[in-house]
Amino acid sequence: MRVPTVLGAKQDAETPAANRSRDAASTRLLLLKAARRRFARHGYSTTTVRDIAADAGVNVALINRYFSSKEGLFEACLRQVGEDLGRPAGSTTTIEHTLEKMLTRVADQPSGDHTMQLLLLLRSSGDDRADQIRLSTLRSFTEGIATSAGWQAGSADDDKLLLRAQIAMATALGVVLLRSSTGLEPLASATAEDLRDPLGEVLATLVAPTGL
Amino acid sequence: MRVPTVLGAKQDAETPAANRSRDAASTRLLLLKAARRRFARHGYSTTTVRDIAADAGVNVALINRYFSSKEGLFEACLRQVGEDLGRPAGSTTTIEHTLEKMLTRVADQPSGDHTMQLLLLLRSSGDDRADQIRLSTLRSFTEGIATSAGWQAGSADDDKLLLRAQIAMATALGVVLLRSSTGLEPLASATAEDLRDPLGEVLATLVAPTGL
DNA sequence: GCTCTATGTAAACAAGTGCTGACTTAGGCA
DNA sequence: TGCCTAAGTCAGCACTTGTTTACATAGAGC
Repeated sequence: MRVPTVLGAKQDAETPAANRSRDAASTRLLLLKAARRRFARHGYSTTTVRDIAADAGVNVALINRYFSSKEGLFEACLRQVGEDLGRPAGSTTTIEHTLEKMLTRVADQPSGDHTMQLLLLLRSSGDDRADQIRLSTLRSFTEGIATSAGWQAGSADDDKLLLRAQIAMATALGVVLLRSSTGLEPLASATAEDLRDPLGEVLATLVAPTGL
Repeated sequence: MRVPTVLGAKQDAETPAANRSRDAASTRLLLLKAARRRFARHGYSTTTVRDIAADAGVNVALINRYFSSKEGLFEACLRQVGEDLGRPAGSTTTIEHTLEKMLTRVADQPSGDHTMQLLLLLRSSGDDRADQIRLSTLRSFTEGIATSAGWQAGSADDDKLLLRAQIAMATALGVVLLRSSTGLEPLASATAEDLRDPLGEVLATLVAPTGL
């Protein structure tokens, strides 16, 4: 009674290639998803292409077919994250809205997709091009925060505000990393509610315009 | 005119085994130092034992002789960091003193020893025992922060204070990681002075008793 | 039904990995 | 001086890694 898989259908990582019949786009997505999890959780060099392929329920050689190399797959993951995170920049959003979005992302469950995205920004393959993508993603994201806090690129001493936005980003990333990769309690299993107050205070202290 | 190396003499990592003649303790230290840098900067699986040995100016096989395995060397690094960081716990220190110490550590130059120590706490080899050491180091360190802020283990809802101390730790680690492993400016080349104000505010917001 | 191409499979290769065992050598000591 | 042990060296093994190459096959178009 299995219907043929449609393109882009949700596939649980646990039951990978259950019903999938020679659909290139679909296997590409399976690989991307599995790779993002592995890379985010264990880093680039720790994860093997065989691991990723197994998670995706797909033959190893297809990684090279669809992404040229392990490196290419990593870059693709990074680009995807960049697209997902790059959106909310722009001065039209209020600082409250921006911080709220950061809060929900950080407070996501440690194995959730948002967590994986943020973690990936901390992983490096050593390759220059990948590092470039990561850097520009981080830059545009932190500039988005700063902008919504009143920052204008170029204005000399407002570099301080950009610096503060980057420290806010560092806090977010640090919390996510500590939550997911060490079992440090109570942080590791703190709920979104638990985190809201302290994290909110920190972010407000850093970049809320009244706080300056 | 070279004098024989005394035990524990400082050895620049750039000129490793210049004058050193069959001194086991000294080569052990050379290996530890080189390993800590490599592991902290590039992670466990990225660094090879041959890299470490080369940095230390020492034969590869000596790693296994002195530390049993690559894993053993990693654990030794972790233990060393635990000893160095474990000291300043205790309720005798004031919160100001504790935060001051954190500040100077985080604001250390991105290639400095303090930075390496903190970075190492974010690296994992996947081995359970190593992870245990890392976790207990993080735990004791964050408990030290919380304690100097008035926390008493066990008191029920003061878990909030411990959580705040752990978020403070996350901030510190996040800043260090972002500074050293991405070239994100202006954070990457911010001076200690640049960082003092914003970081100080964040830490105070989190764990300064008056801030509650 | 037949064919032809996109998709997937299987096996193997070259390079690099951690680690080991047999060897050499420096340097203290009788 | 001449051992003798600790310290260091060297070559290679067993294994994993990313990648490639040759092959199998599903499924659309005729």
